[in-house]
Amino acid sequence: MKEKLDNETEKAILEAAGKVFTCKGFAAARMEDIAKEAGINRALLHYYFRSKDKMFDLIFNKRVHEFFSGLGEIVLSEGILEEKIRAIIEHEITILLAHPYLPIFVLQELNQNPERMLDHARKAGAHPSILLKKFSIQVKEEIKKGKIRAIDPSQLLMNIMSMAIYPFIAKPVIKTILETDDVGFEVVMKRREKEVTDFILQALKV
Amino acid sequence: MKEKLDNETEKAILEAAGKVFTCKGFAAARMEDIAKEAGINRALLHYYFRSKDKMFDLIFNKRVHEFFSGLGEIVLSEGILEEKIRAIIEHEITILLAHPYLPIFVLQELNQNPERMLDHARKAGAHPSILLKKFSIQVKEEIKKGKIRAIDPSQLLMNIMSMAIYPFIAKPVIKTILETDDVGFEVVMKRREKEVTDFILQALKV
DNA sequence: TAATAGTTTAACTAAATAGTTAAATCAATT
DNA sequence: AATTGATTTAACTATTTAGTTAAACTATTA
Repeated sequence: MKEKLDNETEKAILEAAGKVFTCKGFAAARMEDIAKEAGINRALLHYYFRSKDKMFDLIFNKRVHEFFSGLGEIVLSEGILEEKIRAIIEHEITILLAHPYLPIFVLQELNQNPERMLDHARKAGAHPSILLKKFSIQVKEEIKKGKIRAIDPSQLLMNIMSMAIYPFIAKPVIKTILETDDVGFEVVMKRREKEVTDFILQALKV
Repeated sequence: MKEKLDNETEKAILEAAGKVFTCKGFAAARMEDIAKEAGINRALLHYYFRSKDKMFDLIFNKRVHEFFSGLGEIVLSEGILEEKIRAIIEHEITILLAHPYLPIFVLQELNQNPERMLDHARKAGAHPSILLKKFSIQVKEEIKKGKIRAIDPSQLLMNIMSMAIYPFIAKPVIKTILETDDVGFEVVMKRREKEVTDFILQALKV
């Protein structure tokens, strides 16, 4: 046998599939595209992974995990709200600078097939609503203590996630409006980390 | 001739095409789906509109227009910044409550085919960057006058648009986290109009 | 050297899909 | 009643695509 352990082909295929599915979405992705991207042929694709659906499931689940990962840990960790907000923004923007197609891919496929969301919620140990509850408790505490102004925690969480994630979804629009290229976009997004954090903390002042 | 003027069939087709393309995207949309949705057959579809691509172009351009419409008028209008921010949020949330699939459809297709953005920018009378410039001038004026704190106008505009639009893209996620249904989602979004406006104005205080 | 697993090639099947066409049908108009 | 345009039916074509298969080839390893 050639390489039983370091089967680099499987890795190459998965990476290629990740790229193609994530950029094009399930319907527009072609097995031929994936094969070419992996530097192999279609036959070998099916030799490793039986079908397009099976491959897509692997990739999609991985992407969902990447997209939602980290957020839970941050929310459930010890620490004051301000630090958590900083951490969420930093975490999201860092992930999305490395994987700009992540949100549009995951959210597009979730919109096509919302049951998947519930599937994923069931599979995940903690139900997503647990996170909101934990977050809400902390927000309400800080409101009661007079540390921040009164605000609906759900709306605050939506604000945080929106400002971190949306610009990556609207990237072509933003590039056009700012008259810049991919590099310029990245620069703006890096600066954005601090800008958004400041914006939120300012909005929470009593 | 049966109905030369009130050709309701053409309308039905366009409406059906709008629905199917907007919900599924170009690649996943089937001509058969559109025909069924319009209550006719595939042959008649091609009798009215030659090809899938031609139909898609019609729908896509209409959707892009709907998605971006209004924003320009608001930004270019007379009036103080605060009122414009209120107007933008109200306008976006109102449009998206009526057309929840608008942003994910337009942005997904623009990400697939970013040149379209430039095409559209060229076709539109005012280049989108004009809007940002006008907006920037007004923001800088209000900063100088001490009405709002110092902030990068691009980042502020991104914040406004993000908070208004993103929740509609992340609808399945939000429904799961909030443990609610479509009706509950709409209620939250209606409340959101005021919440987001307050949030932004608070964040802009000196 | 022989066996073996990975890989390619190339031809294939089966299904889905866009698009076309001709004939028939239907409903209103003249 | 004859005409006309809208619509359906149903059979097509051509293309794309997922998936299969058998045979040949390759490099490793036992």
